[in-house]
Amino acid sequence: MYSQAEENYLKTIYNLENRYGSDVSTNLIASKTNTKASSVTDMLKKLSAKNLVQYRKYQGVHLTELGRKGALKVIRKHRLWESFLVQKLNFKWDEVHDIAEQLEHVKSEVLIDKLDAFLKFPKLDPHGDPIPDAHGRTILNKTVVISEMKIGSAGVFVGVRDSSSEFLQYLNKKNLALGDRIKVIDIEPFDGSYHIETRTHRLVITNSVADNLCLKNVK
Amino acid sequence: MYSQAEENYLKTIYNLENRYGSDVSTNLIASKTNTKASSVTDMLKKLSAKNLVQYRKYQGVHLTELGRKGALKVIRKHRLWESFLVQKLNFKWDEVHDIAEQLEHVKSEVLIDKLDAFLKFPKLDPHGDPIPDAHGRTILNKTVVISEMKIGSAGVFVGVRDSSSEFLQYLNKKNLALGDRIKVIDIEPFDGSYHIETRTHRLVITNSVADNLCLKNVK
DNA sequence: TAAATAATTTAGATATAACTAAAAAAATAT
DNA sequence: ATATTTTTTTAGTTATATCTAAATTATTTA
Repeated sequence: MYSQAEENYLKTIYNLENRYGSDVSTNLIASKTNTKASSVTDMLKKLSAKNLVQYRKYQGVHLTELGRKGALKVIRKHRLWESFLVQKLNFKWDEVHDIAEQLEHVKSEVLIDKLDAFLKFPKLDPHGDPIPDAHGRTILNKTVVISEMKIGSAGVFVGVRDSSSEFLQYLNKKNLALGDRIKVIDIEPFDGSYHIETRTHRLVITNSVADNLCLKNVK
Repeated sequence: MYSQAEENYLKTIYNLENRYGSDVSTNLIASKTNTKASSVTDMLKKLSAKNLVQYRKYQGVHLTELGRKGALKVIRKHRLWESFLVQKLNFKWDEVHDIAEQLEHVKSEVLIDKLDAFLKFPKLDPHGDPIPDAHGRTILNKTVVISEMKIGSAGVFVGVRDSSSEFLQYLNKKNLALGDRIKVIDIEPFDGSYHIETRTHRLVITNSVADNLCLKNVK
């Protein structure tokens, strides 16, 4: 089995590969994990020795098949625990991330499969992210982030890229919730901010917020 | 907050104080935690510096009020998670100990209080141990272990002192379950073994087994 | 293309929580 | 009361995962 630190790196590298393409840089990992680049280098060597990543000095890393499987197991656990916390314990979607970060490291295959069954095999977590099944498979969940949309296009808000409580509380404050229909009204060329509209209100969001809102059925 | 290692020591010292009286010895802690006496000494110094235990060289330790509170929190978490695993996820009573040992270290007061509510504030865990409430209070649970009973006396089997899967699987094999009425038929003076009887069968148990079965309403 | 800048790695240090082996203190036996 | 045994502590070591500072490699700019 892998240590907590190793599991966290696997998960982080998996997510960064998906977002920025493979061959993830040392600095990118360091910034996402709030550590220093030198610490990341140390860990990459260790993961490489265990055949979890392909690592070449100064060239970044990507997960091996073994590493991908390990990452998917951690992500499965994280998302199932988040689902449990919201569905069964009545937590809000902005309260579960940090607790799930701890629960995801509990070691027991049976536990997570029983939890999955208890929750009736959910396909998506409270933030709209697909939950890998026991074989690591997820449903297709093709979404477009607002920052990739054109003026006049619209879609249904179905997921976030950042599920930190800070970001989710910002969305709560702005009255944006999963399921809302969102339309791009205008894009400000000067600062890249987006004017968007829901059924109930209009607002302006920065590019970095637009980067983190995932929409479905965009037309 | 306390580290996992610190929490484990608090829990162990609490349990040993209850079983063998206060001022727990270094060696006793070492044997219960599968560590070496020298490691225990190191940790006792650390706990002492944090005011969690009263420690005098060569004289053993006991918990301070702060330490007792910490221990009760860990025990509360352990027992609530065990209850969750059995009641909600359909684990058997002999399968939950090791998983709960991990879950008990998840840090979140809200989580454990919500879990408590979800389980409808259980008073006893699957092994018959009382669950401390949010204030550290437990119900009175006066029991007698078989090794303290006289020939001819009987009672209801309501708890175990050892909740390791090994011991519980032994009980399963011998068809002994919580709720059974058990009567002491004879005590063998030679080896201290007990001849006991339930409604359905008779059997012989060693003194060390008799030491771990807790009975209620013993007459 | 050489210089400047940025990214990455190496070297050496720190904290935690374990360990072994040896020394010291306490308990037991003669 | 002294010797022996047992228990406990000290001293020094190890592994994990982090850090800072310095060195090295890669990238960008002039």
